[in-house]
This record gives sequence, C-alpha cells and structure tokens, in this order.
Amino acid sequence: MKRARPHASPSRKARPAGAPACDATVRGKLLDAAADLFDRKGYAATTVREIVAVAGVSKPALYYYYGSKEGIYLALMGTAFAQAEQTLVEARESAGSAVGRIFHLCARNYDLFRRNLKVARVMYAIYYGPPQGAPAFDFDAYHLRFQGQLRALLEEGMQAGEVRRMRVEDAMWAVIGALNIAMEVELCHPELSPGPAGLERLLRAVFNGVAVPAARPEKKGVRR
Amino acid sequence: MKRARPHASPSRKARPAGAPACDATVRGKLLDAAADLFDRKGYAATTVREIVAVAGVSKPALYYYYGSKEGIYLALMGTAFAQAEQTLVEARESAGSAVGRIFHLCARNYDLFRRNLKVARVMYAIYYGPPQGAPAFDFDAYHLRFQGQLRALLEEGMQAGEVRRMRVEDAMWAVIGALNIAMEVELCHPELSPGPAGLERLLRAVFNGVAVPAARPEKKGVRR
DNA sequence: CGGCCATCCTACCTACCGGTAAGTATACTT
DNA sequence: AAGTATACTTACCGGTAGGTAGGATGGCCG
Repeated sequence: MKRARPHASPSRKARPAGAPACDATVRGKLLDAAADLFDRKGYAATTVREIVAVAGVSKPALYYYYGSKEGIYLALMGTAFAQAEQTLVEARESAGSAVGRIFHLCARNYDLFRRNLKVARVMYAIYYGPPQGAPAFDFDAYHLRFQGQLRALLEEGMQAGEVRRMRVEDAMWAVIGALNIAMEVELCHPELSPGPAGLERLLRAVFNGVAVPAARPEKKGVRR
Repeated sequence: MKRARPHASPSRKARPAGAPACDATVRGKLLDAAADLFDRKGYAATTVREIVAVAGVSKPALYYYYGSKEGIYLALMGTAFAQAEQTLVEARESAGSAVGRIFHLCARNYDLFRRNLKVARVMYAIYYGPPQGAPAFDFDAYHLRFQGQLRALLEEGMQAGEVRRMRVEDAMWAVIGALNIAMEVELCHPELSPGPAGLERLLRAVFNGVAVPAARPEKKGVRR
C-alpha cells in the first residue's frame, strides 16, 4: 500500500498550470519534446523515457507536471484546440460576402493547421485512425462548431443568391473536402504544399464547378 | 549465437504463400485477427500476444507464417492494395463520357474502401499520421496511379468540352477532396455515411459548382 | 521402418514499458 | 530552528514487449 507523501501532490494530478508555459521551462520543454516525438513516431510508439531524454529532465518530472503520459498528450491537444476555437471566433467577426467569409474561414483554418503541423498530424492519425491507446479527446466539439459555422455561411449565401440551392450538407462537405485535401497534401507531401494561393484556387474550382456549365455529369455513364 | 534449425525456415522469412489464405486456416485467422486489432488499436498499440490470442494459435505460429509483427502488417497492406490496383484496372476499362468515368472511378474506389474499412483505417493513420513503428509501405505507388488516371480523365474531359479549362491539378484535388471527405466521414462517423448516393451528390456539387454561376467568389472579400 | 518435411507448440530470452517511493535542494514562514 | 511548499532527482517496481530454442505431431516417401 502506498503511503501518502506529505509533501507531494496527489499522484494522478498534474500540477496546476501557473504562468504560461514557454520553451525554456521544464513544463515547456516537455511539451515541445512530446509534440515532436508524437509527430515523428505516434503516441503509442513514443515512450516517456524518450520524451524526458529529449527534454533533458528526469522521468518523474513529467509525472510531476502532467500526471501521466496521457496527461501530456491531453495538454498538447487542449492547447492546440483552444487556438483552433479562437480561429472560429475571429472568423465569425469578419465581414464581407458569405462566400468571401467562407474563403476566409477556410484560409484561417488552413493557416493554423500549417503552424501546428506536429499536433495536426497526431490528431489526424487518431481522429481518422485507431485510438492507439491515446485517451479520449473530444475532437468533434471543435469539428461540429466548424461545420456549424460553415453551414450557417452557406445558408446565408443561398439566401443572398451567392450559393446554389442544394442540400446544404452537400455544399458543406464539398468545401470541407477541398480544405481537407489541402491539409492532407501538407501532411504527406509538404513539397507539394498548395499554400494559401493553392487553397484559394482549389476553393474557387469547387465554387465555380469543375464541369463546363452545359455539361451535366452523367448519372449513369458506365456499365456497373 | 543462434544455431540454424535444420528444419525451420530462415528466421526472418515468412512461409511462402501456398494456397490462397481463407479464414479457417491459421494463416487466414492470423490475418483477420491482425486486421481487427490494428483497426481497433493501431499498429504500435497492438501486441503479437493479442493477435495470436484472438486467432487462437501460439505466438511462434505467427512467426512461422509471417516472420515478424512487421511481416503480418505488410501482408495485410499488400493484400488490400493489390485489390485497390485491380479497381484501377477495371475502371480503366469502363466506357462512357470522361466525367461519367470519373464518377465511376470514384464510386469504385469508395466501394472498395468501404469493404476494407479495417485496413483503410490503419492506412489512413499511417499515411497521414506518424509511422508508429510500422515498416515502410509504398502507399504512394497506388495513390500516384490513381491520381494519374484521374488526371488523364480530366484532361480528356477538357478536350471533349466536358470539363472547364483550369489547372488540371486543381480539378484533380477538388475531385479527390470530395472522394476523401466521403471516405473520412465513413471512418469517423459511420452513422453519417454518405453512401454511394451521397458520394454522387457530392461529386455533382463539385462538378456543378457550389456558387451560383453569376456569383464570382470574391478574391479579397474580407480584411486580413 | 526411418528420415524428412511442414505445421504447429511450450517455455524461455533480453530488453523495456509506465509509473512510483523516497529523497534532495531551495525558498519562505512562523 | 523547524516546518512547509515547490521543483526536481535516483533508484526501483511489477509487468510485458517482440522474438527464439527446442520439441511434438502427422503425413509422405524410399
């Protein structure tokens, strides 16, 4: 049986965050090391010993600040998604046409993604892949808000005569598809990165349509 | 130092594949178990002990047939991507308009994805995420072929007046974005699965355009 | 019949995993 | 001076990871 340590924190509780972490603190060094290693190896294949070795501190220091391996993962995700939420708030305040605001929302999201590639890559692997022993994190809270905001803009665009009358879900997924593929190329082929200009062209292709207006995509053009 | 076993295969060589594996053979049971566990937990967080427990065989039996944990992973990927290549071959033989054939290629790809969700989820995590200790597998061999085939069809469509004149790369990524998002919803929200009908609607949205033809998406509609 | 081979097994190996107990150093308070 | 709190450490714990040595079994063939 464990005896309580009179001078230690509860063993599963991470230290409360004090001043904002910066790179030179132990807390910050651990976070940076974890981000780098999770990005390069994935959550499950990264060991606590590696993280602390890269950070240059002892293993129990990680437990002191973050409580567990899971704790440092959740801290990473929490920080990144708080920034993403901030992007939504700022994009909501932008002005202009509905379509312009959709472009702006996507551009901001893409920009943030690119500035957080390490966490983004880990998120992608876990959100679209198996959990890998990582603790649950509510990615969908953010995704649903993004979708809601996009849907509202598309509906506004339909009201204003900028967006075609169609199922708003179809329009939404078409836009998200374009945004996602730009981000996915960033993840697996950074040398082919579309960049902001490429994302804009891609969105324009989706908004203007790939087909010549007179050409209706055939419903059943092939033998099945 | 190990002495060579006179009756065993070289320790790193998996047994040559004999008859096609079916579910009831040890080989097949191991593959199925691995697919299931890699899908549910990821490569790095799945242990060999778990795989063999699910398959109902001993651990060295896995080494006998596949040589290593990596070996069984590569066998899984190899099988799935061979099927995907076959899809490309079949779609290339289809007839109809360029746009119709693009729809058909996407529909076939989506269908195969849905029938191999387990392997697809693992592939997604590793292709877009960190390697997680998994051995290298040339996913891009297939992806580049798919892109090449799609690009050829788009160019054909431009020649035939079905597809707008634009950078063929933009058109290609727009189409792939639509296909990918349909697959990604399948991975993380199967209850929202677009299904083949939803994929077709999505592709139609992309081909027809999200914007009303007279409405040009603003190039700089918002403050930056 | 005995040897060979293929197919599997039990028991074991080394190295390593996440987490923890106990301790040390420093600063501050009473 | 003693006690407390904070920030870290060394050494250790129990369990487990991928892989392997040696063996058992059954079928086939000369």
